[in-house]
Amino acid sequence: MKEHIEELLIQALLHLMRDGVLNEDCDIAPQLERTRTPEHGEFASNIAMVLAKRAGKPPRELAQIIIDKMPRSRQVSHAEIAGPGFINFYMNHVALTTVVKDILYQGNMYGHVPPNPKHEVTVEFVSANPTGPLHVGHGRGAAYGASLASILQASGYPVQREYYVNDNGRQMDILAVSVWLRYLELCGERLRFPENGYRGDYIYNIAREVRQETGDKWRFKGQEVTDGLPPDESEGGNRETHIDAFIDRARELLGSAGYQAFFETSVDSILTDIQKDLSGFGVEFDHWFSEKELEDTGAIEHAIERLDQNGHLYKKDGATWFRASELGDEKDRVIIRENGRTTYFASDIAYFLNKMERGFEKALYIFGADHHGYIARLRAAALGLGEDPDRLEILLVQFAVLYRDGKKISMSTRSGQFISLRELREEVGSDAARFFYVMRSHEQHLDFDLDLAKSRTNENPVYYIQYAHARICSVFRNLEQMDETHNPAIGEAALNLLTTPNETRLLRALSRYPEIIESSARLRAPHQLAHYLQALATEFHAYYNSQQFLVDDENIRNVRLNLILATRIVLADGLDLLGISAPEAM
RNA sequence: GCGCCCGUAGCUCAGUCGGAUAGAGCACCAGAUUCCUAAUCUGGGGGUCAGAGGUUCGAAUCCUCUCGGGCGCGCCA
Repeated sequence: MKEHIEELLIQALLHLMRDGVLNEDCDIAPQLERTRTPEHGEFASNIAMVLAKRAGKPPRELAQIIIDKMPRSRQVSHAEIAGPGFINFYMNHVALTTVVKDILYQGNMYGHVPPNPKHEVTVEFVSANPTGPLHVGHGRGAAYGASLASILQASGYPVQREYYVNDNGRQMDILAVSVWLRYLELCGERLRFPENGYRGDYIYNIAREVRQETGDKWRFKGQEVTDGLPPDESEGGNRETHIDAFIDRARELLGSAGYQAFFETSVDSILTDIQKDLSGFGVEFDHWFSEKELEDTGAIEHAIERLDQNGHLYKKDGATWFRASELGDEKDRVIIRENGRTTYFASDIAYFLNKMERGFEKALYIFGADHHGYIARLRAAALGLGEDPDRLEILLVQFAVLYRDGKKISMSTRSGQFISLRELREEVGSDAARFFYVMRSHEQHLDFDLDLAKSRTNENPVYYIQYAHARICSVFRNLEQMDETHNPAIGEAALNLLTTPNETRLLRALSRYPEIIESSARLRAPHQLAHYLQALATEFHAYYNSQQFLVDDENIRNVRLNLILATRIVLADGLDLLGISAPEAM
């Protein structure tokens, strides 16, 4: 409907250009928006005010000329000039009711745009290090990323959902050693646990797993393990050098086979766990991209070579540096360390290049707000590689803070004292969690009220929306019990009977759905969809209370059923895009 | 110190490309069910859009400064 009016405006503007009222080079796209109040019609355009100066005419006068030159449309009843020069468009009743026909015909494809392979994008999100279970901080990134991916897909952008697995770094070594130490403990050895190691019960679980498979095969005497290690922090040493020495000792004693066993079991176990967690949260990935693989396939070398060829590398203090400061970053970055190992950033660069080489139109990254330093860094990398930096898009998700009984729940990750995503799901349910995570703009800090999310009352917006859906289903169940059936054809023929104010409002809300999907995708803003669904549910509940659907008059009954069925389709589709279920009964 | 983000009703937040009288939920007050689920609906009060200047037909939105809050500035991952 909106597109139709935009087209009318363009036609009028082209006409004015031919007549010489406007310059040929006038490339202004018509600005059309929904009005805030029906008194101003359905849509309003400020085009006359924008172009008034160039046309050398007062806005209102120009507006009149535009209206005169506009092709006639069966959908528009009339256009009016208002205020300083707005053009307000009033729609015909037919145009408004057509939406019901469209929805019933298109089903859950209503408002969607067919996928265009040229616009394929990759969305990378969560990508938490596999060193422990996901916590509630990851939940927001997961919910946001998954919803955004679905919305982009609905908007015509095919999406690859990717999880970047950091399975190659020192943190993974620390994890493996932590498991080994717990394993030794289970074998009966008494050892001091390094301060930098991973605590948390899941480490014991993995250790138990290893022990079940291999028994005491990797047991060593406590003395043998710790003798000669540099002191830990609390013993007057340094926790980093202590844990590094620990890692070396583990490699030495276990040999590559043994070390590998701990390393791989740990990563596999945690990744499986993460995967299960996300799956239970309705979040699925198309691609689990391994950092290790990046190294094994020579992708890192390849990327470094490319930077070198483009003249962005230099050596200093035995390390290889990337001249990022010349490409907009605040400082130069090390790519290859003095010890010959590549940095984490080198992997990032290689991964980005890999995404470009796979032919994605864009690579979207969803990071926590603490990663904002990455924007300049990765952008510099894109430039250095000779890639178009606009194909790189980083979206920052602000932190979520949990509240219970009106009090903030503090968290600290290292100590193992955090609320896991699983606990959250068990406490409030997947649906409520998904909705609460995306109901606010991603660039806004989020206060997550656990009590509200749990409440099964009118305070909880999730149930409000789901209830609207369930109510519609219930109406159709009642229809069956009355031994009646819904005849959509009769309803379609009677669309002119949808005339009450509540019906008009509901129709209007339904007709906005395609615009909402488009705008949520373009602005990377799933929260707009969440708000829309609340508004749609509001219109439905108001309608429900104002009119009886199951009436004797066959025409009225069927047309109303058409309308609420259309509402049901949109509610279900919108909830689906947000990863929330649409229950048939509550 | 430098950089990024944020500040809108009592609370939590929307507000799209700068548009018309700044909106919603919760909370508060007053009402609605012989009928499709009351997890619902109807009505009401509540604002110096942090503050000050600027840009213009027009600013919550753009620019500058001040104040307040969050985060980041490793040869860590």
